[in-house]
Amino acid sequence: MRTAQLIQASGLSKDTIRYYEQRGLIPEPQRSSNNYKLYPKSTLELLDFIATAKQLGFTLREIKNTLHLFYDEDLYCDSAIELLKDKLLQVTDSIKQLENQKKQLQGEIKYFKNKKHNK
Amino acid sequence: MRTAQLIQASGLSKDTIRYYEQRGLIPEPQRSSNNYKLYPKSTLELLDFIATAKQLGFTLREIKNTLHLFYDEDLYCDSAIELLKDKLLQVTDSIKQLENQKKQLQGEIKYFKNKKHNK
DNA sequence: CTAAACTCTGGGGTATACTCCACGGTCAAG
DNA sequence: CTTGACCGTGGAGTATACCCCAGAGTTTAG
Repeated sequence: MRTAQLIQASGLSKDTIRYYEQRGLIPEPQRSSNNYKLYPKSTLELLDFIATAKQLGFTLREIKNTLHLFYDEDLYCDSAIELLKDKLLQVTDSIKQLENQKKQLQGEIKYFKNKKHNK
Repeated sequence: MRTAQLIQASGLSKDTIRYYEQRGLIPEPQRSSNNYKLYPKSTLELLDFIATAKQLGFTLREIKNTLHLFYDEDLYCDSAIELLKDKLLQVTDSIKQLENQKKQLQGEIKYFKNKKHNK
Protein backbone atom coordinates (compact mmCIF):
# COMPACT_ATOMS: atom_id res chain seq x y z
CA MET A 1 0.00 0.00 0.00
CA ARG A 2 1.05 3.57 -0.62
CA THR A 3 1.54 6.32 1.89
CA ALA A 4 -1.92 7.79 1.54
CA GLN A 5 -3.53 4.42 2.22
CA LEU A 6 -1.39 3.81 5.23
CA ILE A 7 -2.26 7.22 6.59
CA GLN A 8 -5.92 6.50 6.03
CA ALA A 9 -5.84 3.01 7.49
CA SER A 10 -3.70 3.84 10.50
CA GLY A 11 -5.18 7.20 11.28
CA LEU A 12 -1.70 8.61 11.75
CA SER A 13 -0.23 11.62 10.00
CA LYS A 14 2.42 11.35 7.34
CA ASP A 15 4.85 13.04 9.70
CA THR A 16 4.18 10.56 12.46
CA ILE A 17 4.72 7.66 10.13
CA ARG A 18 7.89 9.21 8.82
CA TYR A 19 9.02 9.79 12.37
CA TYR A 20 8.45 6.14 13.26
CA GLU A 21 10.34 5.16 10.15
CA GLN A 22 13.28 7.34 11.08
CA ARG A 23 13.34 6.02 14.62
CA GLY A 24 13.32 2.47 13.34
CA LEU A 25 9.91 1.53 14.69
CA ILE A 26 8.69 0.44 11.33
CA PRO A 27 10.94 -0.93 8.58
CA GLU A 28 11.95 1.13 5.59
CA PRO A 29 9.39 0.45 2.91
CA GLN A 30 10.22 -0.63 -0.61
CA ARG A 31 10.01 1.88 -3.39
CA SER A 32 8.20 1.77 -6.65
CA SER A 33 9.94 2.97 -9.80
CA ASN A 34 8.90 6.54 -9.14
CA ASN A 35 10.40 6.42 -5.67
CA TYR A 36 7.04 6.30 -3.95
CA LYS A 37 6.96 4.21 -0.80
CA LEU A 38 5.25 0.85 -0.83
CA TYR A 39 4.36 -0.52 2.56
CA PRO A 40 3.58 -4.17 3.20
CA LYS A 41 0.40 -5.00 5.05
CA SER A 42 2.43 -5.94 8.11
CA THR A 43 3.38 -2.31 8.60
CA LEU A 44 -0.21 -1.46 9.30
CA GLU A 45 -0.43 -4.21 11.89
CA LEU A 46 2.78 -2.93 13.37
CA LEU A 47 1.36 0.55 13.63
CA ASP A 48 -1.65 -0.85 15.42
CA PHE A 49 0.63 -2.71 17.79
CA ILE A 50 2.50 0.54 18.45
CA ALA A 51 -0.74 2.41 19.01
CA THR A 52 -1.88 -0.15 21.54
CA ALA A 53 1.42 -0.08 23.36
CA LYS A 54 1.29 3.70 23.48
CA GLN A 55 -2.19 3.50 24.93
CA LEU A 56 -0.79 1.30 27.63
CA GLY A 57 1.74 3.94 28.50
CA PHE A 58 4.83 2.66 26.77
CA THR A 59 7.15 5.24 25.26
CA LEU A 60 8.37 4.91 21.71
CA ARG A 61 11.77 3.97 23.01
CA GLU A 62 10.31 1.15 25.07
CA ILE A 63 8.20 0.03 22.19
CA LYS A 64 11.18 -0.05 19.90
CA ASN A 65 13.01 -2.27 22.33
CA THR A 66 10.15 -4.73 22.38
CA LEU A 67 9.54 -4.91 18.69
CA HIS A 68 11.16 -8.33 18.44
CA LEU A 69 8.18 -9.62 20.40
CA PHE A 70 6.02 -8.56 17.56
CA TYR A 71 7.99 -10.82 15.27
CA ASP A 72 8.86 -13.71 17.53
CA GLU A 73 5.83 -15.77 18.46
CA ASP A 74 7.64 -18.02 20.93
CA LEU A 75 8.87 -15.31 23.20
CA TYR A 76 5.72 -13.38 22.83
CA CYS A 77 3.68 -14.39 25.88
CA ASP A 78 6.25 -14.59 28.63
CA SER A 79 8.07 -11.45 27.68
CA ALA A 80 4.90 -9.56 27.05
CA ILE A 81 3.61 -10.45 30.48
CA GLU A 82 6.85 -9.34 32.01
CA LEU A 83 6.84 -6.02 30.24
CA LEU A 84 3.22 -5.41 31.05
CA LYS A 85 3.86 -6.15 34.69
CA ASP A 86 6.76 -3.71 34.73
CA LYS A 87 4.65 -1.04 33.21
CA LEU A 88 1.87 -1.85 35.64
CA LEU A 89 4.27 -1.22 38.49
CA GLN A 90 5.29 2.09 36.97
CA VAL A 91 1.70 3.14 36.56
CA THR A 92 0.83 2.07 40.07
CA ASP A 93 3.73 4.13 41.29
CA SER A 94 2.62 7.18 39.37
CA ILE A 95 -0.81 6.80 40.87
CA LYS A 96 0.66 6.68 44.34
CA GLN A 97 2.61 9.84 43.74
CA LEU A 98 -0.42 11.61 42.45
CA GLU A 99 -2.48 10.42 45.40
CA ASN A 100 0.14 11.95 47.60
CA GLN A 101 0.01 15.17 45.70
CA LYS A 102 -3.74 15.11 46.04
CA LYS A 103 -3.51 14.80 49.79
CA GLN A 104 -1.08 17.65 49.99
CA LEU A 105 -3.34 19.81 47.88
CA GLN A 106 -6.29 19.00 50.09
CA GLY A 107 -4.19 19.91 53.09
CA GLU A 108 -3.28 23.23 51.57
CA ILE A 109 -6.88 23.97 50.75
CA LYS A 110 -7.89 23.31 54.32
CA TYR A 111 -5.12 25.54 55.54
CA PHE A 112 -6.26 28.46 53.43
CA LYS A 113 -9.88 27.96 54.34
CA ASN A 114 -8.95 28.15 57.97
CA LYS A 115 -6.86 31.23 57.41
CA LYS A 116 -9.72 32.90 55.66
CA HIS A 117 -12.14 31.93 58.39
CA ASN A 118 -9.98 33.48 61.09
CA LYS A 119 -9.87 36.85 59.45
CA MET B 1 22.61 38.36 50.08
CA ARG B 2 24.92 37.27 47.33
CA THR B 3 24.48 34.45 44.87
CA ALA B 4 26.41 31.88 46.84
CA GLN B 5 24.28 32.48 49.90
CA LEU B 6 21.08 32.24 47.98
CA ILE B 7 22.21 28.99 46.43
CA GLN B 8 23.07 27.67 49.84
CA ALA B 9 19.89 28.82 51.51
CA SER B 10 17.54 27.77 48.75
CA GLY B 11 19.22 24.55 47.81
CA LEU B 12 18.88 25.42 44.15
CA SER B 13 21.64 25.57 41.59
CA LYS B 14 22.96 28.81 40.18
CA ASP B 15 21.56 27.80 36.82
CA THR B 16 18.12 27.18 38.21
CA ILE B 17 18.10 30.54 39.92
CA ARG B 18 19.27 32.22 36.80
CA TYR B 19 16.58 30.43 34.86
CA TYR B 20 13.90 31.64 37.24
CA GLU B 21 15.28 35.13 36.93
CA GLN B 22 15.14 34.99 33.17
CA ARG B 23 11.61 33.66 33.17
CA GLY B 24 10.56 36.44 35.52
CA LEU B 25 9.74 34.23 38.49
CA ILE B 26 12.01 36.19 40.76
CA PRO B 27 12.82 39.88 40.32
CA GLU B 28 16.10 41.06 38.89
CA PRO B 29 18.42 41.60 41.82
CA GLN B 30 20.33 44.78 42.47
CA ARG B 31 24.01 44.88 41.70
CA SER B 32 26.94 45.88 43.82
CA SER B 33 29.63 48.07 42.32
CA ASN B 34 31.47 45.06 40.93
CA ASN B 35 28.33 43.87 39.18
CA TYR B 36 27.71 41.04 41.64
CA LYS B 37 24.07 40.30 42.29
CA LEU B 38 22.52 41.29 45.60
CA TYR B 39 19.29 39.53 46.46
CA PRO B 40 16.84 40.80 49.06
CA LYS B 41 15.66 38.37 51.70
CA SER B 42 12.25 38.22 50.03
CA THR B 43 13.76 36.39 47.09
CA LEU B 44 14.56 33.46 49.30
CA GLU B 45 10.98 33.35 50.55
CA LEU B 46 9.83 33.56 46.98
CA LEU B 47 11.99 30.60 46.02
CA ASP B 48 10.48 28.62 48.87
CA PHE B 49 7.03 29.56 47.68
CA ILE B 50 7.95 28.37 44.21
CA ALA B 51 9.35 25.13 45.54
CA THR B 52 6.15 24.43 47.43
CA ALA B 53 4.01 25.20 44.43
CA LYS B 54 6.13 22.90 42.30
CA GLN B 55 5.68 20.17 44.88
CA LEU B 56 1.95 20.62 44.52
CA GLY B 57 2.23 20.03 40.82
CA PHE B 58 2.14 23.54 39.45
CA THR B 59 4.25 24.29 36.41
CA LEU B 60 6.57 27.28 36.36
CA ARG B 61 4.21 28.99 33.96
CA GLU B 62 1.32 28.54 36.35
CA ILE B 63 3.41 29.68 39.24
CA LYS B 64 4.46 32.78 37.38
CA ASN B 65 0.85 33.67 36.73
CA THR B 66 0.03 33.43 40.42
CA LEU B 67 2.98 35.37 41.75
CA HIS B 68 0.81 38.38 42.49
CA LEU B 69 -0.81 36.29 45.21
CA PHE B 70 2.51 36.12 46.90
CA TYR B 71 2.53 39.87 47.13
CA ASP B 72 -1.13 40.68 47.66
CA GLU B 73 -2.38 39.55 51.04
CA ASP B 74 -6.02 40.39 50.44
CA LEU B 75 -6.47 38.22 47.43
CA TYR B 76 -4.36 35.52 48.86
CA CYS B 77 -6.86 33.16 50.45
CA ASP B 78 -9.69 33.12 47.98
CA SER B 79 -7.54 32.94 44.92
CA ALA B 80 -5.22 30.41 46.45
CA ILE B 81 -8.14 28.15 47.28
CA GLU B 82 -9.42 28.49 43.77
CA LEU B 83 -6.09 27.63 42.23
CA LEU B 84 -5.57 24.73 44.54
CA LYS B 85 -8.98 23.38 43.70
CA ASP B 86 -8.25 23.66 40.00
CA LYS B 87 -5.02 21.79 40.45
CA LEU B 88 -6.77 19.23 42.57
CA LEU B 89 -9.18 18.60 39.72
CA GLN B 90 -6.29 18.17 37.33
CA VAL B 91 -4.56 15.74 39.63
CA THR B 92 -7.75 13.80 40.19
CA ASP B 93 -8.18 13.61 36.47
CA SER B 94 -4.65 12.34 35.96
CA ILE B 95 -5.29 9.69 38.57
CA LYS B 96 -8.41 8.59 36.76
CA GLN B 97 -6.54 8.27 33.51
CA LEU B 98 -3.83 6.25 35.15
CA GLU B 99 -6.39 4.02 36.83
CA ASN B 100 -7.80 3.42 33.43
CA GLN B 101 -4.41 2.60 32.05
CA LYS B 102 -3.90 0.25 34.95
CA LYS B 103 -7.08 -1.61 34.17
CA GLN B 104 -6.11 -1.94 30.55
CA LEU B 105 -2.72 -3.27 31.52
CA GLN B 106 -4.28 -5.81 33.82
CA GLY B 107 -6.58 -6.81 31.03
CA GLU B 108 -3.67 -7.30 28.67
CA ILE B 109 -1.81 -9.37 31.22
CA LYS B 110 -4.80 -11.62 31.66
CA TYR B 111 -5.07 -11.98 27.93
CA PHE B 112 -1.48 -13.09 27.55
CA LYS B 113 -1.69 -15.46 30.48
CA ASN B 114 -4.66 -17.09 28.88
CA LYS B 115 -2.94 -17.31 25.57
CA LYS B 116 0.05 -18.92 27.18
CA HIS B 117 -2.12 -21.36 29.07
CA ASN B 118 -3.84 -22.53 25.91
CA LYS B 119 -0.64 -23.43 24.16
C1' DC C 1 -1.41 20.50 -21.98
C1' DT C 2 -2.29 22.35 -17.67
C1' DA C 3 -3.74 22.44 -13.11
C1' DA C 4 -4.61 19.92 -9.11
C1' DA C 5 -3.43 16.28 -6.23
C1' DC C 6 -0.02 13.29 -4.52
C1' DT C 7 4.69 12.22 -3.00
C1' DC C 8 9.46 12.78 -1.48
C1' DT C 9 13.23 15.18 1.20
C1' DG C 10 15.60 18.17 4.37
C1' DG C 11 15.41 21.01 7.92
C1' DG C 12 13.35 24.05 11.49
C1' DG C 13 10.12 24.68 15.40
C1' DT C 14 7.45 23.34 19.79
C1' DA C 15 7.08 22.74 25.03
C1' DT C 16 9.39 22.00 29.82
C1' DA C 17 12.83 22.78 33.16
C1' DC C 18 16.62 22.92 33.52
C1' DT C 19 22.17 21.50 32.92
C1' DC C 20 26.60 22.31 31.18
C1' DC C 21 30.40 24.70 28.92
C1' DA C 22 33.52 28.27 27.95
C1' DC C 23 35.27 32.78 28.43
C1' DG C 24 36.27 36.57 31.21
C1' DG C 25 36.18 39.62 35.21
C1' DT C 26 36.90 40.14 40.53
C1' DC C 27 38.60 39.41 44.95
C1' DA C 28 41.18 37.52 48.95
C1' DA C 29 45.19 34.96 50.72
C1' DG C 30 49.98 34.19 50.96
C1' DC D 1 52.05 38.85 42.19
C1' DT D 2 50.00 34.76 41.50
C1' DT D 3 46.75 31.31 42.45
C1' DG D 4 42.38 29.81 43.43
C1' DA D 5 37.69 30.78 44.65
C1' DC D 6 33.83 33.40 43.33
C1' DC D 7 30.83 35.74 40.00
C1' DG D 8 28.66 36.93 35.56
C1' DT D 9 27.33 36.17 30.54
C1' DG D 10 25.91 34.00 26.29
C1' DG D 11 24.74 30.12 24.12
C1' DA D 12 24.34 25.10 23.33
C1' DG D 13 22.40 20.69 24.72
C1' DT D 14 18.82 17.33 26.78
C1' DA D 15 14.48 14.41 26.27
C1' DT D 16 9.84 13.34 23.90
C1' DA D 17 6.84 12.99 20.08
C1' DC D 18 5.78 14.94 16.92
C1' DC D 19 4.14 19.35 13.50
C1' DC D 20 4.93 22.44 9.79
C1' DC D 21 7.08 24.45 5.74
C1' DA D 22 9.34 24.81 1.38
C1' DG D 23 10.98 23.05 -2.80
C1' DA D 24 10.74 19.75 -6.30
C1' DG D 25 9.33 15.64 -8.85
C1' DT D 26 5.02 12.64 -10.36
C1' DT D 27 0.63 11.45 -11.68
C1' DT D 28 -4.11 11.99 -12.92
C1' DA D 29 -8.27 14.40 -14.53
C1' DG D 30 -10.29 17.29 -17.82
